[in-house]
Amino acid sequence: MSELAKTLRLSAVPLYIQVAAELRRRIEIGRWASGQKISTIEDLQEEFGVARVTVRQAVELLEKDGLVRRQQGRGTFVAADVEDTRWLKLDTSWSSLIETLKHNVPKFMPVSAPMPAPRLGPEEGRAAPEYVFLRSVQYRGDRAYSVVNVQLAKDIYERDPQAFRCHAALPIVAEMKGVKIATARQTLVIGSAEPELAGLLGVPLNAPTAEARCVVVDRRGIAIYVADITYRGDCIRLETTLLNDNESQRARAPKH
Amino acid sequence: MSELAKTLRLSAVPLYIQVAAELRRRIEIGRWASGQKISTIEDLQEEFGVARVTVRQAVELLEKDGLVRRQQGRGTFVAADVEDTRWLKLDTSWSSLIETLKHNVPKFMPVSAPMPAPRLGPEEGRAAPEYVFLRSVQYRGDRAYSVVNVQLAKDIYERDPQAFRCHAALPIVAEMKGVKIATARQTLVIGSAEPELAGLLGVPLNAPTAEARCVVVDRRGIAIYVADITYRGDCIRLETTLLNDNESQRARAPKH
DNA sequence: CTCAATTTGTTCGTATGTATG
DNA sequence: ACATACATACGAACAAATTGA
Repeated sequence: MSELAKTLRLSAVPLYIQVAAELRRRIEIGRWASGQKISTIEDLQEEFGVARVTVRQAVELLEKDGLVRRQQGRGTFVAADVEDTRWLKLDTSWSSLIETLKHNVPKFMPVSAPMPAPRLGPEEGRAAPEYVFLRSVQYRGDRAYSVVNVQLAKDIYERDPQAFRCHAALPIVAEMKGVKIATARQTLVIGSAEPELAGLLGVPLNAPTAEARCVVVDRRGIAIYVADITYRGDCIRLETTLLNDNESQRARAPKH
Repeated sequence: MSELAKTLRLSAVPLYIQVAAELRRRIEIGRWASGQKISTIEDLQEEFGVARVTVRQAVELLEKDGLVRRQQGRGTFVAADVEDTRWLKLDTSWSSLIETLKHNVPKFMPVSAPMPAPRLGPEEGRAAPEYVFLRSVQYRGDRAYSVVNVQLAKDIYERDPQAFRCHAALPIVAEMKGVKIATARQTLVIGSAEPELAGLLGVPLNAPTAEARCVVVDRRGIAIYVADITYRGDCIRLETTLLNDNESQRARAPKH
């Protein structure tokens, strides 16, 4: 068995589906452009180290999805352009995050069970005496792309319950008079969709997700806003400017 | 068929493996603590809407991995604490990134086929006349966690070929006299492991990955360093400070 | 000590899907 | 298209260990 075939066997996913996913990926990244002929079944059979029929099954899947067109005696051709689905830019700066959220229209969901206070890490401040739990789903068109669970310090919530019930919480907090924000931190890991979220987002159980946690601490050292946001993994893009012109001199040689 | 069972059918992954992954997740996040009894097979069968035997298969998998201990007549118990595998912090600031890379020991790989010049986006600068292609794998212990493909402008490489062949490239570039860096940008998306990378990282084909692209442009507007880095999705954690004390006043009310 | 309830272990049979040659 | 082998998933029945009344 070839080295690649061994790798394929690591996964419980059926071979022909793995092969299909890889072919789809190649089309998506533009390795095979629109209208272009892809490798022959025999070449692919060789490359992946699987049976000819298995490759055929994979290509059949792609044809069903309208990604390729097969023609006996000629070959298989890429049918359509694949749009870039990575349209959601995650913000890494406070001001652009606030701006993005302002234009956001969340669909709030009723929360049945009372939620426990958020668990806070060592550098995430002290817990407020009481929190209000808000849950909402973000849509683009009629497709859900993220689920937001917010724990908001009750005294903050009480200042404008109306607003918090129909808009994103962070911009409201940011512009509140008398609320002094000390730090805001965001953590991101790659996770997998648990049953409830998978249902809400319309993805398979354990599909890859981006799990963001955003904690806002005020001057008293109290975590007034703790959000756990789960994004579909297939729609997000995160951009960071590591360095730009005016600070290059200072930052180019960090001391150790 | 229950709502959840429908979600399970969305995936090509066998049912019992999906269930096992969900149970594993619950143990990892501490919903079932070490030593504690987990739900009975019958409860889980009910919850997931699958057959009893299927749940058993899932639990068997966890037992093989040493995560649980089953006892006839009593129940199934969480055996061990699960360590936090998210140990690799991705840097979002230039100086800390350079620092991290300095202590990095890459294992360089021979590159057989000549690589084409990197494709550059509209804001990623102009291409240099010629590039040198470097490829390396990063390890922690004997486990690979990322694969780095670097395209380095040839004139930069020629200044110190020796160094570039055994150390991470970015710190060398950063400290080079006469190289004036204008901007450095990093983009991150969630992807899936293609065959070759899956082999190098020891993960199944199409396992979730974090794909980072780092582009360094000099004062002439030329992309002197273009890196495509693929991390295992299961070991990274990205932390961003959105806001801290001293800039809070200025940034709290962004204009729109 | 016995009994019933609970919970996991084991084994059928059947149907369908996957992969090969 | 066909024959073969193996994996997946279900439902059902029965066995074995544990617990507490």
